[in-house]
Amino acid sequence: MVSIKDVARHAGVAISTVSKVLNHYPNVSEETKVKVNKAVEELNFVPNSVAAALSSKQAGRVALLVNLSSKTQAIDEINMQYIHGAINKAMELNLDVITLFFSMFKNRTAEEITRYLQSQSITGIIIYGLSKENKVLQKLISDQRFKCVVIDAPIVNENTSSVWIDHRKAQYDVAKKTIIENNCKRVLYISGKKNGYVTDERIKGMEDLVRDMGLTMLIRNGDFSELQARNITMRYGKNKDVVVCASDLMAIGAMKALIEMNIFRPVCGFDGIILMGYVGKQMNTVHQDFEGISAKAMEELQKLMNGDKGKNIITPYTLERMKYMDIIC
Amino acid sequence: MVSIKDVARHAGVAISTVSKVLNHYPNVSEETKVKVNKAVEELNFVPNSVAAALSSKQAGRVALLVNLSSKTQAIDEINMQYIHGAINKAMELNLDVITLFFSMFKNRTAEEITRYLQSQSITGIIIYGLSKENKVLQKLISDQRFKCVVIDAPIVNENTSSVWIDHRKAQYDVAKKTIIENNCKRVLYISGKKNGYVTDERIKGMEDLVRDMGLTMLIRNGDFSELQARNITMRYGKNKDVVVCASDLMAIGAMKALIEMNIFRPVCGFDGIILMGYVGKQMNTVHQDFEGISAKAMEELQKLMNGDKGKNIITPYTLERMKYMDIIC
DNA sequence: TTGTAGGCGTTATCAT
DNA sequence: ATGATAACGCCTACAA
Repeated sequence: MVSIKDVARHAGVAISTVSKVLNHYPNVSEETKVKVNKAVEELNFVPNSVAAALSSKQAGRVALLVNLSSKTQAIDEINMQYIHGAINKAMELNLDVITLFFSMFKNRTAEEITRYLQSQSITGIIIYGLSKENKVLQKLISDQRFKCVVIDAPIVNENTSSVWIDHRKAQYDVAKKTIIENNCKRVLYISGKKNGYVTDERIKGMEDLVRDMGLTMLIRNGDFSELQARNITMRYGKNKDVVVCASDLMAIGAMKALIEMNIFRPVCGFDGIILMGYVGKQMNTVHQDFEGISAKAMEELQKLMNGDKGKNIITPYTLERMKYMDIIC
Repeated sequence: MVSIKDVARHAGVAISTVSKVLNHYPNVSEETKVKVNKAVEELNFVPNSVAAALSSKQAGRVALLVNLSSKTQAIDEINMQYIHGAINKAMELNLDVITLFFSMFKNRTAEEITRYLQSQSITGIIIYGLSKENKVLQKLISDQRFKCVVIDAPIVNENTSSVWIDHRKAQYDVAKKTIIENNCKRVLYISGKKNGYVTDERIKGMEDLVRDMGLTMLIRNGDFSELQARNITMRYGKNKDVVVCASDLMAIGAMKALIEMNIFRPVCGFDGIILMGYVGKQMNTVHQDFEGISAKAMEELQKLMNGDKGKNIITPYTLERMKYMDIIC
């Protein structure tokens, strides 16, 4: 394997000079820059990132913490896009990434996780799917031993940024659109996981809408479960004009129930997953660019690792109408 | 961060002694083992894997090469399970893992990829979704610079193992079951991607079956595309008794077509993805344990990295009948 | 059985 | 502007 030493020799300069050129340090003459770069080219030198990580504490490797809930493989689509977006961006930014799952840290304390991450020379982490109940990861964040970006949770401190869409407004918008299109008054709202950060925001959005439009609303907790949404719809759907769901999966459950009950009610979902296409009906939903969000998070993490302060970042969303033929390709 | 040096000091021994204990070297007295382990406990020492990787070439980091085809997000489920299975097992085996996507290496030569992997101190790779056309990765494998495990491709050499189910037999079995249950004679077989390793095996399985049962068969290339399967079914389905598909996704396309044509034909798929449940019909399919396969691959990779020779590994499969209520949970 | 010392490929701090 | 040289944390002959 060709190392920086070989490059130095080949270019006729010192190792440290090569390093300076590679890392764009100031105080290097144009002439030696050219020499070094030429040597790099000729030898096909690629710096060893492991050595770099060991040597400099600030090089910084990144860990992705993904919450894979085994029950709903359907949303693997979302996690996959998160991972893909993050890793691609990381490669672009020259950051090393390892992917980890929540399940690996079951029954571990924040300290144990911290030590593990440190043993991997991790300095920055991105957390996907954090729930309010996960005290361990919350502690990890508040300890601030790592630079941290959290997706879909309102946690910001000196070393922590949050990235998410405006769920309150998005829920408001998609429900409003559906309700106006179908001229509804009585809303059945099937919310997400209890005490979820996102769940609460979306409920607020619905409350805003109910107030603004003078609607009535029944809220039931669907726990992001298709089955629960189905049962709730079976039970309450008949006397409502519209079923608004906090996720596409639940929207599918609701729609299946309505079909079985043989009544029509407009349904809207949230997330814009491809799976929606397979239910065979049209539905309004909020489309999130998961890859883009994740890439954005990686950019933000790099900024944090370069000394920026944590901040709250809101990304855009769009309303979509998905149907079978949009998907098939 | 507590290092091996601290442990050595705390235990009153030399650094190298600690290292020997940690790596289970022979010729260490029981007494010092206890001393060292006690120190490790008390200091909560976790060895730094980055330093270990840099120091010893044989520690070995692993790269996962995942083929994410943007068209069929539906099968993210499969890739996610692959990744999850591999990373979990790697953690268990104390191997470091990085995840990479085919797309990152577009327009790169095998040499460039090799250099990149070496720059990451990668010594072993697992490849998911390799196609016959991917000459670059094939060269990477045949160069044998890395220990390598390939999923679903028949490539074995000194440093390369392959892991897959017996696709030929699986295709035979699932089709036979469906055909017997429905007493069919004329088969429409919608195959997968042309020149795919797996595709060819499955076609052989169908040919075996046709011979054994005295059937007639029309084979059409569906390219793993739901839309193509749909079109093929529209065109040829009417005059056949059964539609056998080389993937669940295509089975869904075929079934949607049949529903639209308002005729009934039994359909069977392949893979056992959860998505099957959403189509609202029952279907026979081959269930693969993707997590298990991937974990197996990681184990095999470790063996290769420890000096074993490459070999061909066949993993089990099961036949399943999936329907809506099986999935919803 | 235990300890010493050199090396893995970089980065960073000094001199020069 | 450039070059020695000491870390970084660990592994591993080799010496004791």
